[in-house]
Amino acid sequence: MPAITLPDGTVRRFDGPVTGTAVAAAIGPGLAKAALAMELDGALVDLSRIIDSDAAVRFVTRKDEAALGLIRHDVAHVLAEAVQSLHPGTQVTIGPAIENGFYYDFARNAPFTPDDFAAIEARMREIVAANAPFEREEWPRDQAIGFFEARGERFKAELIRDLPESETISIYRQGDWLDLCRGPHMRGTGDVGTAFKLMKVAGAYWRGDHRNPMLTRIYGTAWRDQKELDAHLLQLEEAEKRDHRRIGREMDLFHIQEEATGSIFWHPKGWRLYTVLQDYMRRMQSRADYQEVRTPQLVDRVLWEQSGHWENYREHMFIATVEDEDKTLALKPMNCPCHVQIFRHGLRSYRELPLRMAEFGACHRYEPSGALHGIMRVRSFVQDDAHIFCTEDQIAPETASFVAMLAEVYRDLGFDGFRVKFADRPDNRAGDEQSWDKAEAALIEACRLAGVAYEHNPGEGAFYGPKLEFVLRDAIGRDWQCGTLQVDYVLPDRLDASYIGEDSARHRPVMLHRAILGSFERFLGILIEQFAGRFPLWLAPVQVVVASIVSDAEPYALEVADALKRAGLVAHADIANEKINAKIRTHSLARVPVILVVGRKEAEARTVAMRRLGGADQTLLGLEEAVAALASEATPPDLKRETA
RNA sequence: GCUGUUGUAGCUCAGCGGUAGAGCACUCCCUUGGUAAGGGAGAGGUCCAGGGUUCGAUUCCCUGCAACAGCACCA
Repeated sequence: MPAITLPDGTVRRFDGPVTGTAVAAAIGPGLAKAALAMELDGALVDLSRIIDSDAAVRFVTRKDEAALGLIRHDVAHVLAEAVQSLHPGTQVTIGPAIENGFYYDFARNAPFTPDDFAAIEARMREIVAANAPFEREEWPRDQAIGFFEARGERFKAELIRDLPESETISIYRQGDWLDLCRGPHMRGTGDVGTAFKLMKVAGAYWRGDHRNPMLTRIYGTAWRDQKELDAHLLQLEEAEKRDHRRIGREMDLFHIQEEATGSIFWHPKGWRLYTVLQDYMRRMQSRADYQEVRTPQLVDRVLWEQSGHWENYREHMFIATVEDEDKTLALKPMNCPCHVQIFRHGLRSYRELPLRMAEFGACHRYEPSGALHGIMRVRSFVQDDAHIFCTEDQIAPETASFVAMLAEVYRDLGFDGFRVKFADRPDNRAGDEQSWDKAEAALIEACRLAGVAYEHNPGEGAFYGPKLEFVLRDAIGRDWQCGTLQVDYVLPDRLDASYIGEDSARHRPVMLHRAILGSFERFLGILIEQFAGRFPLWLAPVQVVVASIVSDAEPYALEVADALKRAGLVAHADIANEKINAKIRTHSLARVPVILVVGRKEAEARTVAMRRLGGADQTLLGLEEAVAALASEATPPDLKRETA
């Protein structure tokens, strides 16, 4: 006599075991028609599932967010059937729902190309139109393995073989086609609807392991209705418009060329952006009592052997030799070993701790060619890197003040908030359990002190210590891990760093590795995409253009630009032989935040007509007034705070 | 690094087995025009590199390099 509790609290009793379908029908014909699946005591299951004891049930309809996952999973099955019917001999593997869509990995001699999409999609639509019911069956393990092996589906067979003994082997049929699947599924292929689209093909390793064979993966996107699909496609276009590589070209910020792959040629405008950001970070760090240093680019392998890099990270390092000397040098991939050299130069006292050492030093890492991506993933970069040498007791307060600075920086740079992940001891680690206990406890305590809520990221710490990861969300909802703080007991030991304590004995300092932006290159890429190139005035590579309307106003335009430059702004006059319409268009497309238009009237009255990027209206201001207002607006946020 | 796709003017892209085209940008001329393209003329290319097939290759084939997408990687 199952009693079924619905979300609104009502309870319905049934005489015997019932299916979800029957329950929905009992509630009403509308629901019976709309229900796609149900949540049975919180777990998403098929409507055909039999309920034989008291339970809480919630029906999932198309309006429900949960329907997205079901649709995407079902459409993956439809894709697999379509592919196998069009391309016999193709083996199926796995096909999950993912963010925004789904994919299916196939094993096949020749990979698919986008040219195959039209035919596959057409077949998929036929399968959806046929609306074959999804039927769940449970098979004995051996039967399932035998069945798939007999069909030449060796990947599926392997999958089943590796399922734990306790797992029920379930098979879902849709018409003549079937697949191993955990479920749940909707009622039939028709529930998929028509709002799906195949997007791209790619290679993907079997089970995500690069030692395994490469499969051919088809990605698709799927939504509840056409409107959602269209919105998603539009969103993709938006993201493409924000692509920092495209904006970098359009705004003439930087370029990359074949002779220096993975390194950036920064053009004047891009470099101005870079230095403004770096100067800002330098001031922030200086206020927080960091000391800036500079250490060598090329360092003998001996030091890398001591630090452990030679052993662990050699394949990522650029090695340099010279003909006349029998030495092997390496371009530094990180600053930390060099910072320890400065720390250990002379005797250190506990009175000097915490000692905060910062460096904007270029690091080089040999990244795999396939990983390179614009200025976001490069082989030569500069971090806002610093190492804090401190005692164990100082870990918590140092962390707290670091998080406070980080929050301020992110806010200044236009990000609303960030998330923190706490990555604790990995399986493969150095140091004893006691140190780990202490380090993790200190970090947790630090988060408490700073009032920072964190998510747990188990086993993802660095091999030498736990770390906090700081994740930004950008204007179009993408997450970027930028900041990091790592507690390190290993490097001070390997490189023999010590200080004299109050007890006049030698002690090992703890080292905190920390960065807020990560690398300037990557962060600038993020900033470009965050603002879509429309930077706030203080960051804009060109802040003001003075556009003249007639040649009579040219001297005045030059004068205005000059006044702006004297006030510290990046400004220039556009006195080209063009109509004002063309000038407005040119500089708007170049994303110049402010255009000052000057014609005869302005020259006579010594005023300017100020036009903001994206706005259609203008404000008439006196010259002095405009210069003062713009100079004030262009002041970096940290300096504004100082004068406020 | 792996799989696939791509590589033609500064940019975006057409094109083709018979030694190359457009739009924008650029230069010059006309025009002095009031808030997102005024008009005209001109200049500009080792068609990624190297090999092969061919009477002839930018075009077809192979190799390399690079970019792009995804996977793997991101200490």
